[in-house]
Amino acid sequence: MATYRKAPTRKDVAQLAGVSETIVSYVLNNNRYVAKDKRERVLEAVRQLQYRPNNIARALKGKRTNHILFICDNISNEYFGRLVEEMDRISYEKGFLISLLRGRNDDQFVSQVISRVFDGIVISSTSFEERHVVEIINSGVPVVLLMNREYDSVGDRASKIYTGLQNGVRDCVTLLAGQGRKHIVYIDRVSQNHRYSTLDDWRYNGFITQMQECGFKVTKDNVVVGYESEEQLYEGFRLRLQNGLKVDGIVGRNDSLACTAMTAAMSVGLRVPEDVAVIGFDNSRLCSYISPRLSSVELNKPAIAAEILNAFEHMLAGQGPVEKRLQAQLIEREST
Amino acid sequence: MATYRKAPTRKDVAQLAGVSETIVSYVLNNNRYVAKDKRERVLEAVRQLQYRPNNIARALKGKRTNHILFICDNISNEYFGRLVEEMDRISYEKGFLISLLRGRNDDQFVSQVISRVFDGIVISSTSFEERHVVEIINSGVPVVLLMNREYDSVGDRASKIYTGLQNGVRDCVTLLAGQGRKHIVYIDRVSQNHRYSTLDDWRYNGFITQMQECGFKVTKDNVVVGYESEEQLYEGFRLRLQNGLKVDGIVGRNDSLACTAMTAAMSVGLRVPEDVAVIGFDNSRLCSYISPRLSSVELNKPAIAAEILNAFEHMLAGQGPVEKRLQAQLIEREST
DNA sequence: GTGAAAGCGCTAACAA
DNA sequence: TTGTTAGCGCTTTCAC
Repeated sequence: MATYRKAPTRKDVAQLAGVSETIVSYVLNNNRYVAKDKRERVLEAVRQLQYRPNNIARALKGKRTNHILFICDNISNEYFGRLVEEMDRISYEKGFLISLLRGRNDDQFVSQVISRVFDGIVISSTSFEERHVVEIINSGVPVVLLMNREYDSVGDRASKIYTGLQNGVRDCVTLLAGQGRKHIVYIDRVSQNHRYSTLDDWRYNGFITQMQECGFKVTKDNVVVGYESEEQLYEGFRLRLQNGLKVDGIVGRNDSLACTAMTAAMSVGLRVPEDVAVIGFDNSRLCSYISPRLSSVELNKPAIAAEILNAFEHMLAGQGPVEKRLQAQLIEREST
Repeated sequence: MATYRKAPTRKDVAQLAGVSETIVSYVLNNNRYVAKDKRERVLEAVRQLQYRPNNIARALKGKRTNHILFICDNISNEYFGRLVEEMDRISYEKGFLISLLRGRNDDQFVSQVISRVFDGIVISSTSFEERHVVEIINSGVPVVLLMNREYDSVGDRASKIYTGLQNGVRDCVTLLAGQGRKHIVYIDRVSQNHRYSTLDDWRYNGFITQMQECGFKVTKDNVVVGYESEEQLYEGFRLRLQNGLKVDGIVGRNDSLACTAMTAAMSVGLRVPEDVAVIGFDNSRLCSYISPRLSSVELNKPAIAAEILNAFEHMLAGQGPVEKRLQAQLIEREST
């Protein structure tokens, strides 16, 4: 518990109110009729002692914790914050707390998360290993997966929400191709431990697929990958452009990467959107601040949030996991 | 508990290993000598069942939860994400989980947070009411306050960390004044429920104080306040500029607000930094993306993170709260 | 070396 | 209407 001083318990309340502990429970949970005077004495004692029922003890008895955990790769990414905000907006009145946690790729992390006991866990991660996801599911906690990528062995043991990444990235390629762009590149994520996208990643996969459908041959030159940081990406991409890499369209895995690539392109004299068009993902505040303002794929955060919570409701009611497919929307601004 | 399926308990492990439950505890906590063969059988059973001790039950017995909660106003703010990342980096190996939660200004929120039982709670909020802070402290959980503002009634019952806001904002004013700027404005926060800064807010306070020290008379015109959203701020500030408000220096409460104000200023033909210089707070990624690149006050996130964790260590060891004052650093870029 | 048993704060079935 | 009691999963004392 690690409380620093002793918190009052139900016993203290019962004593002060001169009733049995059960009565206190009944009053607080409001699930039994209790004589009016006793009820009032209990409530008064609660007030006086500033008593709050210990959620952890209730959870031990099989009740809800009212706490949902959102695990992501990058907690300082605006997108996750906004999504959690949406979830919070919807579920707060129902009494839920939703907290955001950065995922770690090891067993200690998994153990900690499982053993802390949440009502539900949402996982939106590209780098979190599938075996860890499975371990969490196996622990019995309801899991909602944001399908940034495909999983082999999860099956229908978790809810799955497709956020629209796939149609989003396809729309990007289609738009650029429709403008007659011939040298479209995809900016993959930066990663300090060299975990780059594979074909089970929906953005990457969608890009490759749609490029081919639009009649392009996809080569190494169409995927900008391998950098450890955005600074490295900036320098590296810049160098490649200077060395003659032809690019007239850029699709960034997120807005930040798109911006970095755009900045690099402009720094070697390319005009946006005349020489090169740029599109990001997430439609973050950044898009409107920079110049030229960035076109971006907007994932429908309110819908995603609602579907996540809906999935948990289903699962907590014992109705099993759900699967849902949402659409993303390309928002055009000055960069295309 | 709301587990969706039944998680294995210590009892299951004991049965499978053919030992008593106590032995399982001894092995897992590593606090008693256990015969080698039994120890091995236990570990094997743990592996087989994928058993994870229930942290919540341990917490009930007075042990740590290994979970620290960070409460902020705005979870999609890059600053908090980065700060929590820093904390995570330092404390992860010690076994701590740090999750980020948006604060709500009501009693239900306070109750939820208290009753969920954390080892420590960090509060960095400008709008979270002091009485709620006090309630949390009263519950007995160790609290670390990031002193964005002053509190009247907390005293030394919580650790306090001054992040450098005050010297930061003073440095801004000094710099602008030193450039001969005469019409410096402070961009206060936007708020949907009209909770704007008062003099107990260190940024606001520091601005007013330093303006006066620099010999300026501070009027309504020096504080841009009262907007509900950044869009409103943009339109409102723009209008005021068009209507003749004189501004040659802008200090934004954070980078985002500074950017919005800067964009508004540029949209009415003001040149940055020639006609108007702009400084933000937080030194976020945004600063380097926009043009002109934004000068900003960098709070020393690694130091803040370290001090927060250090404070918890103190408090958890029963050594009482600590107080620490850190310095912020003004980073100059193209906007000044 | 090991295990029985008490108890953390709470819920709810059961009895009165 | 109320109280007694068992038990959630765990730690730890105490006795063997």
